[in-house]
Amino acid sequence: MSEKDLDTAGKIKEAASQLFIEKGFGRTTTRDIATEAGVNLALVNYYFRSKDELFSTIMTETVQGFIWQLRVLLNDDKTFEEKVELVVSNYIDLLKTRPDLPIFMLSEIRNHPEEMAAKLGIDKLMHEIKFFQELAQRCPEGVHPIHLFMNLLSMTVFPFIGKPVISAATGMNDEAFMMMMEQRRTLIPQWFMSMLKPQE
Amino acid sequence: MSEKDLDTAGKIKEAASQLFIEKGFGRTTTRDIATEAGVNLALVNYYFRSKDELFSTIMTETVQGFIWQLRVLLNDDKTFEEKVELVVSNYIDLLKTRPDLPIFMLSEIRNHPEEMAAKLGIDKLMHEIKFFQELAQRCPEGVHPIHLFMNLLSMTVFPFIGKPVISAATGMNDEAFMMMMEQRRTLIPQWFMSMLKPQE
DNA sequence: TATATTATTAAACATTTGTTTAAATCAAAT
DNA sequence: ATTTGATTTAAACAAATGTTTAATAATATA
Repeated sequence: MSEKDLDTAGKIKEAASQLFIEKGFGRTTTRDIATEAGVNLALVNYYFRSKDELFSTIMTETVQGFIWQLRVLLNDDKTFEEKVELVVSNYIDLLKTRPDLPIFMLSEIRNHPEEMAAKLGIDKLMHEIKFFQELAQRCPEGVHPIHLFMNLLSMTVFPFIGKPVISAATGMNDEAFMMMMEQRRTLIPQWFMSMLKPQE
Repeated sequence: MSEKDLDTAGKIKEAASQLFIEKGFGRTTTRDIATEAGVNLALVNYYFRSKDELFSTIMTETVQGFIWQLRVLLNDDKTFEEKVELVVSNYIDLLKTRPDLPIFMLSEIRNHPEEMAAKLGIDKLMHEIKFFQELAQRCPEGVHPIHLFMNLLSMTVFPFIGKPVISAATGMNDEAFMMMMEQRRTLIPQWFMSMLKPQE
């Protein structure tokens, strides 16, 4: 597919990324990776010192990609409401194509806590981005803006995480699930904006 | 601790459950389990045929416990609003003591899809429980009740799942996070009820 | 008590898996 | 063309891990 124009290290990274996301770190073997990349086994350790370091590299790049994307998304010249819609729509688009991403990231962050946090530089994210300041101003009295941002992410991301359970509990098939997520594309921003209005 | 009054199979199950939840299936070894249970290695395979079967047993019991709990919680003689508060409060209590539970369940459900769904009997859950019927009646026109139930679960469970990221992004410590979740105990029901009012 | 069943143990087995080694191949520079 | 260095390969190593075995101890049964 898109393997052709990548060098060996790139092939390995792409194959490893796909496998890590699909099966998790523990269930992905170096031989899987080499085979999927169409490359000799020893090259995995030749280009990346170890399986752990390969994982760390991929994880860092993935998360940094996320943050970078969020940064540009929230700092352009749209209105507040448009930014809300953008965040929701953007993550729904992403997760429709890569539904395993959140579980992978969250569970592997738990398994490799040392790799994260510090290396990410997300600790200052809240302060740099204008969106959060706008959000803080619009928050009802006594409600910390982080609550609202949590809600926005929750309502968007969680359905993808819980999809297996939700599908089983409701009898939805994949198509029905996707239609539901399309509805949420407009519903979530409405719910979110209504949370900003003072509770009566 | 509570090991004393358990038979060997019980010790193994308790140790395995703790380790599976804490480290996931892949990173938990049968030797870990035997050691933690204070029991000979071979007994793991003696009482449960294999590591997979041990996992399957624990997983099934855990999920069935969840469903059973949800069932009794939602079918008593409380008002609708009280039930909403009960669900939120109940899961917050649970997740405060076992924050790894959702990631474990959701990621392992993904890794052992065959074990789940059919065995769980959650497919009929939506239809049996009165709460969902009440919810359906209160839903605004054109909004499927599953959306609202998703939101309720999302806003309650997701913060625990995303805690590492959220903490890193905001600089919260554990205490601050717990205080935030205490606030959500009352906030989430308010947000939820406001979603049921027709959008203007 | 004698016997049969169950439970436990130490040891070994077989496979998997991350990693390394040493030789072979290729590419570029002198 | 030769040399130098990077890249690739097949093979092997060493450790970890799920599982089994065969012997021993404990418990119930007759």
